[in-house]
Order: sequence, then structure tokens, then C-alpha cells
Amino acid sequence: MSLTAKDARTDATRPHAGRRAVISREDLIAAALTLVGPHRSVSTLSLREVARAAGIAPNSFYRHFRDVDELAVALINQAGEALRQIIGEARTRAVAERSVVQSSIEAFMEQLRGDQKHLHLLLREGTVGSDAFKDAVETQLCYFEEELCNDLVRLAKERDTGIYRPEVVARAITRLVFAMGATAMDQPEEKHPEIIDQLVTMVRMIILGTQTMAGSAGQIEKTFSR
Amino acid sequence: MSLTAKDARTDATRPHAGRRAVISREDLIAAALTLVGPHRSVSTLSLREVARAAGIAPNSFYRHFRDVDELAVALINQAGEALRQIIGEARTRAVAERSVVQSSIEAFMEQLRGDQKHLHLLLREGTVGSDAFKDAVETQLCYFEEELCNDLVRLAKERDTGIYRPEVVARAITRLVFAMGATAMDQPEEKHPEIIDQLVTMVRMIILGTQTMAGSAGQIEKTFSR
DNA sequence: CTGTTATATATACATATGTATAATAACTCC
DNA sequence: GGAGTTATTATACATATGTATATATAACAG
Repeated sequence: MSLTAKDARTDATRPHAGRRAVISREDLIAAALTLVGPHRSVSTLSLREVARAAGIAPNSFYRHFRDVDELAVALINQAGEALRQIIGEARTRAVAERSVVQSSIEAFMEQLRGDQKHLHLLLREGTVGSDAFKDAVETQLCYFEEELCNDLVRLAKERDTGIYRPEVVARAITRLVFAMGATAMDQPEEKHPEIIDQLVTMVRMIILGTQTMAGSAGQIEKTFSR
Repeated sequence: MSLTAKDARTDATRPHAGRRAVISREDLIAAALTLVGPHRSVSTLSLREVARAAGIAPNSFYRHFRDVDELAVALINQAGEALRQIIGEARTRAVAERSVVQSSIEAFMEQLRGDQKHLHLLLREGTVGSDAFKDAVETQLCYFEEELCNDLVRLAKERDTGIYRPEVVARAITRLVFAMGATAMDQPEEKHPEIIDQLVTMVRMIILGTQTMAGSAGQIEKTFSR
């Protein structure tokens, strides 16, 4: 179990008896990612197709995944992590600047425009496929909800505005943003500003609603002072 | 163009030269409907499979549809019409009774519980597939939005509550209900009451928000007097 | 070098798919 | 009855898929 000097050469991979893998799990995921898109669903990917895209023999696929479905789950998890990190950065960056709502949504749509296939996956494919796949998507969505919920509670305390059932608020906003994002992906870029505007309005209505329900109607202007 | 006695026998089908169709477009759609479900996406349906389910030879499919995609579009349109009618009835029935929000959502979830495959289709498959298919789903969603928008404006006038950007409100509610409905379909029935409760809260927040934005905060209690 | 072992490929097979072509069956009209 | 017309089927073919089996290849240990 001790590491020799030779092992260090292989850089964080422990010594290896047998042929070295010419391709990694991640390479396969990346190859699959090039195949999906607005017109191609993960659920229609075939093992041979992915293998072809990755430049390996069909059977080599089995060295990395039990079947395409397992790949799909890995794909979703990767997509969720990537997106959460991006949104997280946008959020902390936003606090200093303008409205949290506005800049978070803009960051989201910005990402969407960047042809990030990851986003396509998370937004559109959540509700079709195997149980394992759907669970994976749901889990990622819940992560988003939790983080947003924490943010909402924190902000409400800071600004001393009330907040009614923050977990429901977080869920509503998350689902709404994802749903609107999914439809936005099929629209030409000219329409994105309008969609952003609608989304911002929706989110503000929800926030206004939860604050009113919490009985803090008097503090509303404070929140939207940009 | 005149109808003879013999024509009347065939009941609204005009006289027909050549063999009579043993199967109709609708039969094919119905057969396809039996194949889709929580685990089967429309986009994975094969021509032969649908033909098999309908009890016809693969090639006979072409007499009715150019390809599976055309069937999928027809399926969506049918689903949309069916659902709109159901919700419409629920809505008019609701006005006399309790809160419009509560009873509309309950009607929606009720339908969902009834294993209506139509709903599965509309809720989940909207964002993957051909352009024609996605357009069809989007169109149906827009119908919902328009009807809801009319309702909202009418109700706002009746109750003299303000309403800010009703089309955005209608869109938010529609997308939210559909998104929540899609996730609800994977949950056991015991959780449905909780989901309904969340959804009702979400919609009330939005309505409260739009009313507040319209500057009619004083009239809020009136709306939620159940 | 030899052996061991993990990895990748080649070949093969049963099965599924979309569709072309030709044949058959059921119907209307004369 | 037969002629014309249309719906349906039978057969066939090229192609794609998942996977089983066997084999080749590369890295390591000794």
C-alpha cells in the first residue's frame, strides 16, 4: 500500500498491472455530451453510437459503464455540479452589485446562451427516462432549491423583510427558472431579453407574495431598491 | 355531393371507392398512447412497435402518418384538447364553489392521478424531440396561458383587485403547475396532498405579488376570502 | 526475458428497425 | 358479373443495435 517513486510518475494514479486505459469514464461522458442537444435526447443514445463518438470499440464501453443509462446518470450529476458552481459564483458576485434576482437570472441565461450542453440536459430531460436517471435529476434540482432557500432566508434576515415558507418559495423559483429556460433554448437570441424580463417579473411577484404573506408589506420597497 | 340512403348507413363517412380502412388515425394514436408512460418517451417509439400495438402491418402505418414524428404531434394536440376541456369544466364549476385557485389545481392533480397518459405527454415530453413536436407542445401550453389570462383579467375586474402584467402571471402559473405536475407523477400518491398544498401556496404568492404590484394591496383579503 | 493482469479489439449472432416492391383483399360503380 | 380504386399485407433488404466469445495488446512484477 506504500507509494514508490515510480508511482509518483503516474501522477495520482496508483500502480497498475495490465494495459493502461486509453480512454477514461470522463472521455466517454464528454463524447456522449457531443451527441445530445436540442434535437437529441439522452434517452435515444445508443451504446454503439457513444462508443463510436469516443473512438473505441463498442464492447469497451462496458469497462466504464454497465449500460447507457448509467452514463446518463453520470452525465446529469456532472451537469448539476457544473451549473451549481456557475450559479453560485454569479450569486456571490451579484450581492455586491445589483439586485440579486436580476443578476442571478441573467447569469443563468448567459450560461444558456453559451451553448452549454450541460444545461440542455438538466433543463429538458428531467422527466423522461429510467428511475435512476429521473432520481439523479431530481436530486440535482433539490440541491439548487436548498442553496436558494438558504440565500432567501439569509437575505430576508439581513433586510428584515419577512419570508413565508421559504422552501416553497425556493422550489417555485427553481422550477420556474428551469421551465422558462427550457423553452428559451428553442427561441432565437433576440427573444432572450424579453424572457429574462418575464422571468424577473415572475420571481419578483413570488418574493413580493411571500413577503406580504409574512406580513411585512411595509418593507417591500427596501428589497427592490436595486 | 348529395347523400344517398346508403351513405347514411356509413354514418357521416362519404361513399368510398376501394377497400375500407380497418384502422383509423385515431386508433393508431390510441395504440401509441398505450405504449408511452412514465418510463417510455414518445421519442423512443418505433414505427413497427406502434403498428404492432395497433395490430396492423408496419407498412400500413404510412397510410395514416408520414412518420412517427407526425403521430407524436397529433398525440400532443389531442392531449392538449382533452386536458383543456377538463380544466375548463373544472374552472367553471369552481367559480360557483370555492377558491378558483384551489379547485383548479385539485382538478388538475385529480386528472393526474387518473393515470391519464395524455397528461404525461404534455407535462414531460415538451422539450425533447423534433421542432414540429416541440412547437406543438408549446402551442398547447400557450392555449392554456391564454385561457388562464382571460380568467385572471375577468376575475380581477369582478373583484376589483388590480393585476399587473396578467400574461406574465398566466405564464408563470401554467409553467409552474406543469413543472410541479411532472415531478408529482413520479411520487407516490400519499405525497400528492403536500404537493397540492405547495402548488396552491406558490400560485397564491404569485397572485398576491401581481396584485401588490398593481397597487391594490388593500383589496387582498377580498380575493382570498375562500 | 517470462508470466500475469487489466484493457481493448475483432468477429459474430440474434434481433430490431425503416422502407421499397409486389401482391392480395375489400369495396364502389357500371 | 367485371373494372377500377384503395387499404392492407407479405416478402425482402440494408442497416443498426446489444452483447457473447475469443483474441490481441500494453503495462507491470519477477
